[in-house]
Amino acid sequence: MATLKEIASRAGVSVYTVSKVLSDQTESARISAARAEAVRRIAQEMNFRPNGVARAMRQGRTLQVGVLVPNNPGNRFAHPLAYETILGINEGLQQAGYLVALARIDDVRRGLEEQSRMFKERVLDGMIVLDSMPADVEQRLEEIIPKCVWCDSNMWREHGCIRRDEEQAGRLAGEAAVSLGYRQIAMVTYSPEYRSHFSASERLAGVRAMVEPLGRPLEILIEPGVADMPRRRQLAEQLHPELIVICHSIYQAQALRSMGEEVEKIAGRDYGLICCDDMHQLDRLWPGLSRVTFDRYGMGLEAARMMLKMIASEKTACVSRRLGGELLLGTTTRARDGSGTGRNGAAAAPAGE
Amino acid sequence: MATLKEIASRAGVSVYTVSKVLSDQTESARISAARAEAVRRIAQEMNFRPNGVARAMRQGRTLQVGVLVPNNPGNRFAHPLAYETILGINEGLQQAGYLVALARIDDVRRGLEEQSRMFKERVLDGMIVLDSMPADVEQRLEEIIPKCVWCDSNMWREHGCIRRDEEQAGRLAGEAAVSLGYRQIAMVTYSPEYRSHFSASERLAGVRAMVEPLGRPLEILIEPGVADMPRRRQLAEQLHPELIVICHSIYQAQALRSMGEEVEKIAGRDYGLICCDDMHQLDRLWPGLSRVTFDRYGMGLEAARMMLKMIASEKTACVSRRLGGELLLGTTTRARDGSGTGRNGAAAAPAGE
DNA sequence: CTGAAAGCGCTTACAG
DNA sequence: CTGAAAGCGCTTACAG
Repeated sequence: MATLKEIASRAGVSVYTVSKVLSDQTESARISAARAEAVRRIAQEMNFRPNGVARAMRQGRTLQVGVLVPNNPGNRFAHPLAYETILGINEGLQQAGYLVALARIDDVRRGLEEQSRMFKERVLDGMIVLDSMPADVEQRLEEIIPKCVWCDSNMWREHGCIRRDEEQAGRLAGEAAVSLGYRQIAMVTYSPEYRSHFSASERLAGVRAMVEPLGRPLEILIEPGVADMPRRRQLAEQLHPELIVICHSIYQAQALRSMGEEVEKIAGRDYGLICCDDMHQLDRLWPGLSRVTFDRYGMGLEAARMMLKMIASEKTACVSRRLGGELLLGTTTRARDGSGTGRNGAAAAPAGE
Repeated sequence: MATLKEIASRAGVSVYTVSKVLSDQTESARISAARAEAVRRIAQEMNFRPNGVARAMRQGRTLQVGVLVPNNPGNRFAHPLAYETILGINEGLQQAGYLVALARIDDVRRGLEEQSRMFKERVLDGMIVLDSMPADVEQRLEEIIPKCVWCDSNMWREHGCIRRDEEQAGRLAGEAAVSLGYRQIAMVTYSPEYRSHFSASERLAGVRAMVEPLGRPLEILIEPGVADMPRRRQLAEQLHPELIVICHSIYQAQALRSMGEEVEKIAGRDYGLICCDDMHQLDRLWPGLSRVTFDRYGMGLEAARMMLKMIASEKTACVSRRLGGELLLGTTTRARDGSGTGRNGAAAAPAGE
């Protein structure tokens, strides 16, 4: 636990000199090369590592940014998609010298302050909020934390927000369903009371916009609960080759695939399946899934950049952004007779940025 | 940005009094209730939140713990299993008032210090290392960080380590494969040069221990690369109803499932599939997968507790732990004729702690 | 019961 | 070229 003071006394110089040398300001402080070298050697010998806390205190900034993820009480569910974003955020911040501190909070059962020291004390330069929080929590956050970036959140305004273009995702999936020539189109999503995240309504709206103007009805299917065997089976029995199911999320796509398998139905052969969302490594785990791609890691990286600009007070650089994806047709969809569309014929251009 | 000093001057008391009141030490400091109340009111009005950095500096502890996860250079892969553990760690530490700071490091291309401020400065009370690091990195970490807990890591010694009993996982899967009566048993794992994580050799050893003493050969299959279509197809073609494939990880189980589907084979009906590993929410996404369960969130929670004890210097309480799982038979395996085992007949007792 | 003051380990304006 | 000293915002031993 060496300190500048100890190094200074060993080297026979002042604390000032040590500080300047170790922070590479020898020229501006015009410290002789010989002295600088001696100081560096001693610091090295003493295995010196600066006390980040003292530095933060002096400089009035912590070089720490929080990442807030939501949690349902007592739920151990680890949302793998959130993790992709977190890693992107981490990459962008870590290389800029920032530490990323994680916090996971319950809905509103308890005050923020009781849940994490992040809210009780001042320890952050800013916070990236992932996913949506109840409106009153969002407001409280802005009072407590100096700079907030809203990532994949319901919060949307001119500055400081970044999200996927979810309506585009819905449109791309809906358009593909139509142009592949399926006679019947359904969508699996959450029941209305669980559609609080903006992606639920936007993806649905995007799908509707492509399907309904053509006079095709869109049937809405709700994912049955894990233990609701009768409804799971019933849903699986409905699947047939002229039906394409558009899944809101990859969770629902995976769940539907499993339900289908239980009655020996395979996506692509026995029904069409396309997903509005994407997950990294799907190219390894389920390469055949037709889907609208999205790079969540990249979104995290962008959120980190936005945070850094916000900390640097470059407000104009923090204009909110909406990120696009593109259609990827795999083996879970097939062109139907008379669709006039080849296997990958419905591929659309990536959305603009 | 109120400070104790400002509150003190407004309240007409000393900084000492404010500090004692706001840290709930009014009795020991014998501060009158009226004064205490006045101070609290003013602090509230000024929206006071203590400066965590100043507090940390004064107390000589940061109340921050790092979590280190490995990364392959340039790889965006978000390891969902690691995230489960991270959330468990976070739960245990957050409620004890600690902040969890994430760091992700490359192999050894660059020094630790260049990769995260966590290593360059002193900002942590301890670190939980997730997964395995190269041996020289592990050694360096112990020099740099005051207290380390090794979670799911190759590092194994009497104190400060926590991991799954991977050999037990292999044994449970192997035992099930045998007792279900499959005539042929294979295992999908990584090629030998990628078996550096201890789970690779331990799961394999566990499977072998149950299969080979019975005179049953264990065929080793290597997961083909994502783009290696011929080998993927070849592997899929080999699948048949008398063969059970034991998958090392859920990634390989998912990949195999997809390969099988491409040739219209369904696990359970057209081949047996059992996995040595588990993932949260598989009950929703793939409830039918036969597997050896494991609660990674719980492992993270335990790692957090171990860290807290280590910080409190309760060394005896930090004895290393090996956590068990149990067999769960779903629909991807079926009892073969003459196995003498019912559908769920091979269920084993949970392993000890 | 309460307060003035030291000190945690840095950085930097100021003075030689 | 270099150093003594102030100060960031807390906590707490010491003195009334």
